[in-house]
Amino acid sequence: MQPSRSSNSRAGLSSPDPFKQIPLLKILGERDRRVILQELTEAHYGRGEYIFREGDPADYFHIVKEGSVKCVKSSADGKECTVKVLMPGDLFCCEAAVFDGDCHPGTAKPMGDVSIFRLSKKAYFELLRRNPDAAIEVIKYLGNRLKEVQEQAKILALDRADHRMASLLVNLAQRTGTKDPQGIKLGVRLTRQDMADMVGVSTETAIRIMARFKRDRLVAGTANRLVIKDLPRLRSLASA
Amino acid sequence: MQPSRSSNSRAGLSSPDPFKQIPLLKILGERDRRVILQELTEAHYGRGEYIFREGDPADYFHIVKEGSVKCVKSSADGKECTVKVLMPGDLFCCEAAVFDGDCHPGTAKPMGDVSIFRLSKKAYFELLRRNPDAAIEVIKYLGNRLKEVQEQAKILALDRADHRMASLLVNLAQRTGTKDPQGIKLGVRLTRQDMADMVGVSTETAIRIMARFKRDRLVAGTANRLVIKDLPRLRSLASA
DNA sequence: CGCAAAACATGACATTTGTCATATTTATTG
DNA sequence: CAATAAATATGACAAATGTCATGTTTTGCG
Repeated sequence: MQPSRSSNSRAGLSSPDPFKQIPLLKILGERDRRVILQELTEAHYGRGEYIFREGDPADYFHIVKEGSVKCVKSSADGKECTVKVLMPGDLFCCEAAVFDGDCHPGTAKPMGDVSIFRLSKKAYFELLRRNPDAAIEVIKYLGNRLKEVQEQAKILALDRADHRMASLLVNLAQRTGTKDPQGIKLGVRLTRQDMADMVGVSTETAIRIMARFKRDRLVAGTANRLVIKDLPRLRSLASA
Repeated sequence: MQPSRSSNSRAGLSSPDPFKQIPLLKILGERDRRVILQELTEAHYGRGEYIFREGDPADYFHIVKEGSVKCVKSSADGKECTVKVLMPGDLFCCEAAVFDGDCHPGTAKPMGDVSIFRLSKKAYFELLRRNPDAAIEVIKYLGNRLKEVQEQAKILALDRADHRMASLLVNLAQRTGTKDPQGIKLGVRLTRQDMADMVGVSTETAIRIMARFKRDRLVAGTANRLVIKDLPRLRSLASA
């Protein structure tokens, strides 16, 4: 999966210092930084493209630099489910990349324009072997991710559609929201269908629930500008 | 959470060589083994006890030595969900243990008699820092776990109750099953309620679905002796 | 072995959610 | 700025699942 209308480049060229923004890279010493800078490439993707697809061979370790990325999985009958929305700083394929001959268990799609750092499997592996602190950083990251998905699985297993939607909104408000005169504006474009795919309901159900939330003045707006108007009440709905 | 009717001991005493069975320990050199052996303790738990509870401070890294362990999370209204069944060799709290002052996000319950190796947070951390291969082993393990839960989340989000049940049975057959004249016997005691908690349905629904599977000769038996009679057909049901 | 508890079973009914059909509104793009 | 596609909306109905009540069978244990 090469990015089609996008430029690849040495990371150092297009971005002055990738080591500032990313926790995993921030901890590296001078020597490791020089090595990594040689190996790290940056790629750009736009809507409708794929970063990789379910089943593709996993040859690179990735880091989100800018924009957000959707990780989706699909079932035999064509339905889709969004497992995770990755934000800047998020790592992906930490794991697949260290297994020989493993394939991507899901598809990565950009949500809007994104740029991604990539590191070859080999360089990634050597980084981890030579730098225990980097490995521990990855362990921490994966541990957090694991905790997150387990929480998500719990919600999917136990909560009703409206609670799941409320949880999603609370979560996104915390992770991507910015203050706004009207409330908290979400930092990702999110259609009702996107939301539906994230909480495992039909698009119609997501629309109906959002309509109710709107009537109750918990949220406002649609995909391009989605605003949380009453976070506390959404939060209590989520955990009721 | 101390084990009540159980004995703690230096690992070396009650089990001749913990390094044989566990991938993470198998890769260690002589020196690390000696250090770890000093630090590793073994604890035993029985049904009805807790290894730890949701919210307890996470001070140890754990490895399942014998038996199986249920990781459960519960929601505000008392409903429970089983996030994972750990088997011998499984690691847990790889992650919480490296964060300062973090708490367990779920409860760990023995399913029958189990024995558990424990390593203090400090010793675990030092092991990882000194031994990059161990850290990589943990990364691999966490990566696999992450992949697993994401698959589980997908199933919870997209599949109907009977498909989810079929997936569960296929999964357990692969992971714990042993050949048997009647089919594949599961290696864990599993009531309908246990299954219900694993796939996010009510106990009655689990019972009804199992009754149907039984009529269709896909499975046989109940909790104490659950046998998979037609794995291929269950598998195709799971992914239909 | 017999008793109590746990597990399994089943029906009736309520609730939740999905599906399909059809508008209406809002974005996007040439 | 049209025109075209995407997103939002809503109703009617069907399907899936939960809930509650009650009964039977199996298991564990003194």
